Amino acid sequence: MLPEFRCDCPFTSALDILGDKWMLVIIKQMLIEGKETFKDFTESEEAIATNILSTKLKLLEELGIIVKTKRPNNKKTNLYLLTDTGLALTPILVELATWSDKYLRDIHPGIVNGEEMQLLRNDKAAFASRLEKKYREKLAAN
Amino acid sequence: MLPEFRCDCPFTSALDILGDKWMLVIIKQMLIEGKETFKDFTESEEAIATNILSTKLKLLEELGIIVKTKRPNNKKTNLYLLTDTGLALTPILVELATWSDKYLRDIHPGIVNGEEMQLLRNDKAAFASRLEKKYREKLAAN
DNA sequence: ATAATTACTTGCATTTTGCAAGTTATAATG
DNA sequence: CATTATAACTTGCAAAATGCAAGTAATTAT
Repeated sequence: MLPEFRCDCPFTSALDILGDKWMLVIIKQMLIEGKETFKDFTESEEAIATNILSTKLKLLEELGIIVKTKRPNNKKTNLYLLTDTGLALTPILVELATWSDKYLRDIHPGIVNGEEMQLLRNDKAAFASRLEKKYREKLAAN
Repeated sequence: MLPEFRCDCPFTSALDILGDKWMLVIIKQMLIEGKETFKDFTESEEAIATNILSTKLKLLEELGIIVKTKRPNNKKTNLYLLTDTGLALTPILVELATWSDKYLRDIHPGIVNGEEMQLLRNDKAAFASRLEKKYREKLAAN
């Protein structure tokens, strides 16, 4: 079921949809970690419970952020893929990671700090469009 | 009390802090609506409950996202102000509003659509730096 | 034919959020 | 200067979201 909107503020309205512990994490797993099946998500580092995953995937689909499909030769495995609306969340994720990188290391030193983070620091916009491009190529390959 | 981090992912870590219904709404109210006292927040359109407000303000302070102060001549009224760490959340808010503007109007037609939104569409980066500048000027005026 | 895999659902415990009322300290008012 | 109002909370309890563990149904692999 679609959530209610608290008011007409564009900032708050985005958070009425995305402002919880899981929605953007699921999007991240799809965009960055290439996860696409129910099982993929359950095996993630963040360890989402299956009942919550199920609820959130339904909501994301209802909102048009993802679509649920199957491969023609497999009746068992569902594929969850980002739509344009979902891919348009990339800049939000990039800004979240940028903020983490700059301000969260003090209280959480373990945050990953490899080559990908260098690319992010170096050019946020390029990082975002590279992610989107890669995802679209993957979609085209299906 | 500081929240726990689910893992070392920079995206997920940001959401461990900001991924709820209220944290970024409070930041938005400070940055965009100029709210700075406990009462200001309780009078907001989003109608946050006082117990939750109290909890979140404490957490934001503990995280160094805001500071709590007073004006020299008023012992009663507390002022909550954004730090640099808090101001650095501006790009996230801007991206959230941009996404709302483009993709949420279908299911929530009431989203405000005035002159400010035109400015946002026209130049996101300029919109963000204008917000930050305005806030810093206000801080300097105190 | 049997076992394993995938995608869930269900029941219950815990945590977070929300509402309404109460409390304390300071400030304004007559 | 006594009374009232205001600001900033806290407390108790209800409701909703999240989390855990176990179970189920429909494929697919062996």
